[in-house]
Amino acid sequence: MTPPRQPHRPPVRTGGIPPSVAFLLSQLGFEVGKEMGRALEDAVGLEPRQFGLLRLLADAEGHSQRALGETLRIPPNRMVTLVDALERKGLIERRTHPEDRRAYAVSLTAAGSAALETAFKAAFAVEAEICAPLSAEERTQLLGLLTKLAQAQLERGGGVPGVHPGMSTA
Amino acid sequence: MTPPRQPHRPPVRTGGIPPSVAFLLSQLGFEVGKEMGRALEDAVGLEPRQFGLLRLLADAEGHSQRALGETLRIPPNRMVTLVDALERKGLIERRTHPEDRRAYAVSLTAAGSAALETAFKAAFAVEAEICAPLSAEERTQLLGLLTKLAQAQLERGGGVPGVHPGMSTA
DNA sequence: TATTGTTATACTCTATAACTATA
DNA sequence: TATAGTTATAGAGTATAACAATA
Repeated sequence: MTPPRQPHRPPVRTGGIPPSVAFLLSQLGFEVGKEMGRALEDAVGLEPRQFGLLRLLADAEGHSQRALGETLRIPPNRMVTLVDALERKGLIERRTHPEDRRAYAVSLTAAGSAALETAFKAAFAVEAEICAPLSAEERTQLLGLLTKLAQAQLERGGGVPGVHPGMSTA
Repeated sequence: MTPPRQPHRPPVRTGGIPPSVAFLLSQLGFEVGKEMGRALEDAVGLEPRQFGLLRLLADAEGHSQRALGETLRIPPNRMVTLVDALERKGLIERRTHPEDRRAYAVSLTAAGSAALETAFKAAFAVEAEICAPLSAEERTQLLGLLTKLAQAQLERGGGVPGVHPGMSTA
């Protein structure tokens, strides 16, 4: 008889891929994004998109849902549930729009500003953890190189400055 | 009467975010991943995950679906539809497993190898486009820094070498 | 009894298209 | 007639649990 069977072992990647900036960027970006999402969830119970809207509101108060959604590349129907959730948490509020009674003027509450501050701290902690393997010089170098790539991406018409592309469909 | 109304204008991001490696990585990684996906789709009609499985098969032939899925972090039920799709395209085949009649030995076909080669060319083209804004030295620098971060990520137990984390849930 | 592949089901997320009230 | 917000419906993608064949 044959000896007791063990489950099929997974094949080991020999790693026969030539070093690629594109692959590493995509791979690392995905991991970092997940880690950031976990940190925000743990620290303030915010989803990445909720964090994104709060960040935008800190810069631009009193705009309509449509205007906000246009910047974030989020369609109107999804803006409803997004604003609903944050309003239910008491972090933002729908006030009457001064010039248009169809629209809401969306703005941060005091609790929302506080939550945003806490969220930023959590984000900085992730930033520090991510960059831990790098020296200060290396981090500055990397920051410069990534900024250059992001700049080129923008000039090709890819995305909105400071807005994560995953806001639109993630 | 009031003058004709124009739609609410979207707020402009002032960009008040401190420069962050984590944010830039996540943002750029997302964009690059999308671009890579489009390129593969256009060149060979492959989804990113299909490309990932073909790449793995090029390194490790004749393994069971479960073993492959374990490496790629793809659960068995999704492996079925993934293998189905590629088999329907004629790029891989399910052969009888030499030691286990429950399992299939999954392997590349000649057409699969050809498709993989074409896909790699498309990927290299994206790599070149992404890195266009950088000098040769800068690209080497960036490659080194990203590799360092990826290495640290691996040592923290995050992921499988050479396997994109988006394979598991994307 | 455990494992390979498969299928069925429910659940989440998203996109499309309507609908209301205002302009 | 067009816009802001909302709702309803259907579709894609995923996870969970069961299933038949084989070990």
